[in-house]
Amino acid sequence: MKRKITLKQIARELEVSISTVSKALKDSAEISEDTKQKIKAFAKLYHYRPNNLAISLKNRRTKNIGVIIPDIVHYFFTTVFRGIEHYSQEHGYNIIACVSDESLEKEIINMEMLANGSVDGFILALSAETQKKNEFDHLREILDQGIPLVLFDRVTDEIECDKVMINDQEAAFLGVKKFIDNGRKKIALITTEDYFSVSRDREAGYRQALLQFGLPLDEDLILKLPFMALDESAINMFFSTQEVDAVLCVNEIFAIHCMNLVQQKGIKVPEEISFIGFTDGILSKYANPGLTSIAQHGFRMGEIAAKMLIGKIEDDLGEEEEETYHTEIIRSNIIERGSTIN
Amino acid sequence: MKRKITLKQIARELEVSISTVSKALKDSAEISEDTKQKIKAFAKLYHYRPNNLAISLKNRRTKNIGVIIPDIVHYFFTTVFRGIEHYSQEHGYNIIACVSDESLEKEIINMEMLANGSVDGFILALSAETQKKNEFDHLREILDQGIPLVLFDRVTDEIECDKVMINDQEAAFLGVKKFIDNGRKKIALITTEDYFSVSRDREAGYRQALLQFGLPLDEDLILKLPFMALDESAINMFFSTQEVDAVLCVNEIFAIHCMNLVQQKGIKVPEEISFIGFTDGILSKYANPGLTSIAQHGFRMGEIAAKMLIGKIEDDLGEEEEETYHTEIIRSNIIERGSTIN
DNA sequence: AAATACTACGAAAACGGTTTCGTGTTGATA
DNA sequence: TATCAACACGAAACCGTTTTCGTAGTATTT
Repeated sequence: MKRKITLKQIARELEVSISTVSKALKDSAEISEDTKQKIKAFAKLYHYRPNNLAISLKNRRTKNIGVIIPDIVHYFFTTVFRGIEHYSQEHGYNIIACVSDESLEKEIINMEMLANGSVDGFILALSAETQKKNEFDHLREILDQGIPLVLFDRVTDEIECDKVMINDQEAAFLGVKKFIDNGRKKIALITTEDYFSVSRDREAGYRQALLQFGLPLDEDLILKLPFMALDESAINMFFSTQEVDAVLCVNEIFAIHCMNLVQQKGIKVPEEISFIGFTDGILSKYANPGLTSIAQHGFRMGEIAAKMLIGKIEDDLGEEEEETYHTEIIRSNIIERGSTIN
Repeated sequence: MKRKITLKQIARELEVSISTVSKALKDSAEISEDTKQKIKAFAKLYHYRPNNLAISLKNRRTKNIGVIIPDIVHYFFTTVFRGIEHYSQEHGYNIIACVSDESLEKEIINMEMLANGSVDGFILALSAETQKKNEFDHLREILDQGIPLVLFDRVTDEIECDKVMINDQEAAFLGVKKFIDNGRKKIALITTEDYFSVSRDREAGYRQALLQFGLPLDEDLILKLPFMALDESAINMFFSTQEVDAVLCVNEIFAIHCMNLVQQKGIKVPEEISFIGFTDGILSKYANPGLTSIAQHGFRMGEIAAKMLIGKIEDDLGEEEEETYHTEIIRSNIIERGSTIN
């Protein structure tokens, strides 16, 4: 078991100084060709690699970025993660991945752990609890320390920083419009409790569409389900008391689950009830019938988030301009499948 | 924008030495109560946190572990990741997550990047290409440097290290047995090309079961699909030329896909053809009918991998015993759903 | 021959901590 | 009163780099 070799050891072995070795390996003009050759050969022979920690300490830059997501067993977040990873990788950054588990406390702990030199910046989607409690001091502190932060998908207006999201309201609007174009009249919305930024926006789009196209707004057609545990009986109750011919769901799981329950009742999809979901994950694709779904382009979202963050990180190295923040909106689009009529 | 405060700054401000500050904050008995109080109060006021990099450099331990998985948009790996993250978090370790994208080269690059001081150990599932090419020098080098490594799921006999996997062969055996118990006679296996360790083991279990229960072994009933891109026409061809009444698939996607295609032909599942898949992911659960599936207990696998790795890491700090390696087998079990007859 | 300019290298500080080993000042002991 | 511990603190080395600056030795210029 051979420990990694260091500059010091090379220096001792070759009877030169550490600085000489360091410079030689960087091909500095200060060092004679002879010496450089000797040192390089020796370094190669012993597989010398500079120690990342030492370099990070010296540069005050880690080339790591912290990604904190609420849940990783979740198609959308995973896809975004993939996009972040892809862009970062190409630009020489590593990802330290943390899962907040929808908990504010874990979100805080994770950020604090990483903020002490472990990462150069954060990419984050707010946990459910964070959004519910409207607690953002931990984010403010990070920003105060000059650590860049990019929020994606689950964002908040209370924090000024870079953000990436989709046009949720418009997307929901277009979903409802599609139902209306297909002649649907009783359009339900199945969503989470109010505290999610995305759910609020999607609900706004739903309402806007009904209003704009002159359909009555029936509050009973809006079902708000608890986010964490799917409540089957609530869903069943909803579908036996309400008469609906189309359902917009704010996420894939809700949609698939409802579609299954409805089909079990013998109701035909899409003939009697149409469904549209958000996320366009793997479930939508393989469902029976396929679920028409609003693609959130997670991969692109991740890439853009990473790009924005790395941009900020590397800008911070240059002149200290006053901060400007951007909000990038990714246009979603509807992927049509069997759960709606073409 | 206030930069993080350091020991040096506290020392200067309070007109004591750096060592005194360091000791005071660790509540060392060497420092008088008075001074300690003063320093602690000051540190608290300014939110002092030690710099992780400096500590890591000093201790030669990062409290980071590198996790390299072939693909993160994949229920099983994600679940394992979750388990790793959970255990690690509780033990004060962070995860640096890399995706090898089924590529040997990316696997190597990732490992080399992280091996230079960024992590204390690795948890890894081999990429497809790595298994195909049987190239493991990068793993040997890691181990040579004394960096602990745990392999999970996609493993190899060529490398001696800790491993975690499920009883793939037995699981496949039991799957086939279930078909046979249900009176099925023409049992197909849909698998990947040979180079995956898990696929080989599962195929072995399939063959063993047929043999043991006296069913003829028909090589034409084994369909090997390319791993990366699902080949629909090959599947269609298979089902129109072969007469089968049960199908064991080595993963969830294959199973769901085949089940859908078969159903499109108007064949009834499970009456005419039964299906069993591996992985028991989200697709199995929401498929129509639900897919009977072999649960791989990814979360537990992740926890165990992390436990083994962290154990090794922290043992290495103690006496240098000769290395012993373990292979942990997690017992899988069948989750029954509508795709098989009860 | 003296002044100057390169060349090729080393010493040392710095990044931000931890830790070992002094050491000056007390107060108690012989 | 000389000796010794205990106390409270600081200096310095160390982790592994990078980088600035200084300086011998040689080569060039005037």
